[in-house]
Amino acid sequence: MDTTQRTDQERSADRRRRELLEAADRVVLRDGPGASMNAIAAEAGITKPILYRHFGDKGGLYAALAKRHTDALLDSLRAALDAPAERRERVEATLDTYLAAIEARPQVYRFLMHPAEGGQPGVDQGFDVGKHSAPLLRRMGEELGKVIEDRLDLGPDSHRLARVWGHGIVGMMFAAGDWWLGERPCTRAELVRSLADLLWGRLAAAGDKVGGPGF
Amino acid sequence: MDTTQRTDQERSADRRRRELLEAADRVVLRDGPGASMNAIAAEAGITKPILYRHFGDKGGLYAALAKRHTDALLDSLRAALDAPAERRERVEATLDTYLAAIEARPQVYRFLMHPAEGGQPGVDQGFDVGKHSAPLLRRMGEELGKVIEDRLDLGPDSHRLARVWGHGIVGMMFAAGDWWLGERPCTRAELVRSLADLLWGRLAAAGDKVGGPGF
DNA sequence: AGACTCAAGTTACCGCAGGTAACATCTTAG
DNA sequence: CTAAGATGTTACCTGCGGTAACTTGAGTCT
Repeated sequence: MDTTQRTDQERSADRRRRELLEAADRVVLRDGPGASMNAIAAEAGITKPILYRHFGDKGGLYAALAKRHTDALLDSLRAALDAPAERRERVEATLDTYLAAIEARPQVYRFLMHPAEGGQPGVDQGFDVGKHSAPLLRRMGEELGKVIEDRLDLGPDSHRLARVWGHGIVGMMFAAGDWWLGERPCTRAELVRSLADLLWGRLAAAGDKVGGPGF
Repeated sequence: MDTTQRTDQERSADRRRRELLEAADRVVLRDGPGASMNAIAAEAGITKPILYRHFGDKGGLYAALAKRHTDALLDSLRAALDAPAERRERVEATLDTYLAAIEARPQVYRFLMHPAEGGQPGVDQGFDVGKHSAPLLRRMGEELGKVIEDRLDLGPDSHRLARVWGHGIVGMMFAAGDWWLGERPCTRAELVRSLADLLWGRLAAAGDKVGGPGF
């Protein structure tokens, strides 16, 4: 039948696509995000035009690659967010999950968030970057905002508050995590605790230092 | 004398450098961060090699350009942070200063934070990105961390706490600002208030919504 | 069987970017 | 007057993303 035939072709194409993505993944993780289309094609054992037939352009390949990792990370975060526990525990679990993920696979993290760092000197970095590094942050922010709005009673402005907080908290997690990953100034648990303390209002509650007007 | 001669030459070189930077600024603000070295050279009325003699490579030009804007923004923020007022007022003033800055000059903002978005389709984006978008965030985080440590009494772990909070708060401001700038879901004042509320512990204080276990 | 279709795959090329070498020119010191 | 050294130029290299045009090979119709 026509349908079975088409299905066969589609399956074959899908498998191929997955193989290509895995090859691309290997190259990107090895060479950094500046990996060239030629390098990826070579790793996959084929040549450039095929990549272009499958993914359109470099951005398409990047997007497909990023989507896989982003989805995986979001799944982990959702799990932590949905665990049955007290609010503070959940927040800490979510923070820890995120930090554990970026700690475990910094190459993937750098690819998603800082897509133009690796690569040889003198060679133009590539990958259309930026346009795709935001999406992960945005998606995380949106997800968290929804969860907050669903579960918390925030009064009349709850919609706005929840969304702002979602993006804000995600940004906090991101920037602190990025800094921590680079400098490793403390343990993961300490970082989690410090951030949760911040969210729990310790900034407002802290006393002024003697002699100054206080922050 | 040798010294006066050198000084004269150095002054001339510095002036030239400033002129080139201003030309580069114009181009980047007009064409987006994908501006090519050729375009910048043309705008400055000269040719490429001169740019390379002055800035080494594209990254050098980018860095010089970014430093100017970054320093300017940091000065504004320091002013808001140092104003004589209560803590909450200062926090709100700082948030508002940042948001006002990115609102007033989104082109500059996008150049600093998402340096590879503009540019024609089909053309490889440029500017070595990423490596330089972090610095602004990092610098802001460090500055804020110092201020917090200087002024707040945070007990034994004050050093770590202050630094974590510095980076975390900056990240919150950044992500929320980025999202807000893109979607404009509310007024600036509302955003400032919502973020300050978050920092003031309203997340911990909020009640659970009826029917659920609460975030 | 033999012509037909359609996807996978190739080579060879284009345009354009970043970056450099080699040559010209003008100013200034000795 | 000459030598140095910065300023500027043209012309070129490399490597990238992306595409056109051709070849191959598996399966389909008659």
